[in-house]
Amino acid sequence: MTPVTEKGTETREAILDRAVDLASVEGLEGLTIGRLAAELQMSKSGLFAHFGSKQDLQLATIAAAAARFKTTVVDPALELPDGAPRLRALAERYLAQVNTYSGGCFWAATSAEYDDRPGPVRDAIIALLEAWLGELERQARIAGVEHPERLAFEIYSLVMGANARYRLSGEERVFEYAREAVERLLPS
Amino acid sequence: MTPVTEKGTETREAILDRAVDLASVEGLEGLTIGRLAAELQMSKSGLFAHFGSKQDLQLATIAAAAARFKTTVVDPALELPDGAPRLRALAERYLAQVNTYSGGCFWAATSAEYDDRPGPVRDAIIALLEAWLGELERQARIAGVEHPERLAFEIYSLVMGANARYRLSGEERVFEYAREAVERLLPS
DNA sequence: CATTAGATCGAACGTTCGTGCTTTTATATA
DNA sequence: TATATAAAAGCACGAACGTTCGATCTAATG
Repeated sequence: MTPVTEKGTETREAILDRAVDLASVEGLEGLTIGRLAAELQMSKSGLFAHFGSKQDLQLATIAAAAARFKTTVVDPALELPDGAPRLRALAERYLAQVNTYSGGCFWAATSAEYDDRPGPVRDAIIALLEAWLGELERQARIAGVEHPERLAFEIYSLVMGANARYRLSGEERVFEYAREAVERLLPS
Repeated sequence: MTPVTEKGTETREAILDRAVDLASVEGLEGLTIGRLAAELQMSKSGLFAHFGSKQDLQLATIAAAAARFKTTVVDPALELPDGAPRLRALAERYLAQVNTYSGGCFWAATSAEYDDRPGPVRDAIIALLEAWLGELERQARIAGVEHPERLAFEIYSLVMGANARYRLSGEERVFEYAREAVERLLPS
């Protein structure tokens, strides 16, 4: 009888789930194979065998984070109609997702880390970010917003700002500030 | 004849000037003593002797970046009267300073890097950030802004957002977006 | 039961890092 | 110019990193 999920992929998924959280704290470079293996109580080499290189592990971690983002932010908003309603849902969930990683927003941490390191890792982060901002912009346009690209930028800034301020000061108020500011920007 | 500046402090300042730029690219952890020494064409041990430890080098680098910030952002704005005029000048220069480091805003890079690493380095970054936001807030209050703390947060977010987006996409437009958004928030 | 492929492990490698110790060089003063 | 002091260099270390490799374990197949 063939098992539904093979042992290998199961382990791989467990590794990546932990890797996303660890990278949100330590960054994708600080995400060391030894530490990751220790936390999962397996050997460095056993873990390493699932990925050909550290860079492959980093790319797989980014893909896993993107999947998590899709599940928690994008998919639920697809229930709502295009335009203003979906845009509002996307923005709200976007702000909320920064607290679904143990070290604050995965994307804030990794994009700051790789904004000056050319290579496949940076390319992957950029591609996902552009796709996300493109979706925000598209919904804004459908909603009849005057400057959709600028609105997408402002939402992005407020979410990143709230994440950064909260991480540094612990003040939960900043999420309220960000929420209010976004609300002011959205079409009624 | 006593020289105006001793050789030692002169070298130290040259090191720190380069360290600020390097840290804006590689982060304060990626700022390695070997690389810094190589760029300045001196030996690791010779450079190291100026600081007792890597952490001391990091703290000195932060202090040097703070001095640069004061010179380029704060000091010029002190020419203007308290309140709205000075607030506007501070905001404009705050946005502009992100391009005075070779790797984008030093503070964006380092605060993202240390937001989850307790210790003196993180403490120093936080203290300087709080002082800066406090100054923005104070000027906003004098200018009669209704929610000074929220305004300071929004300016901070827009500047950090523009820095991040520009670093990742190369689109200079984002600075225009940020400038417009800030302008909308300031008292006329 | 014997075979085999995939998953995991333990040990070791070459490299890079921060750091300490000793020596040499440069600089300022008498 | 000679001397004392500060600055820089040379060299080596221990630790941690990514990576490799051969061995061991597990589980399904004939």
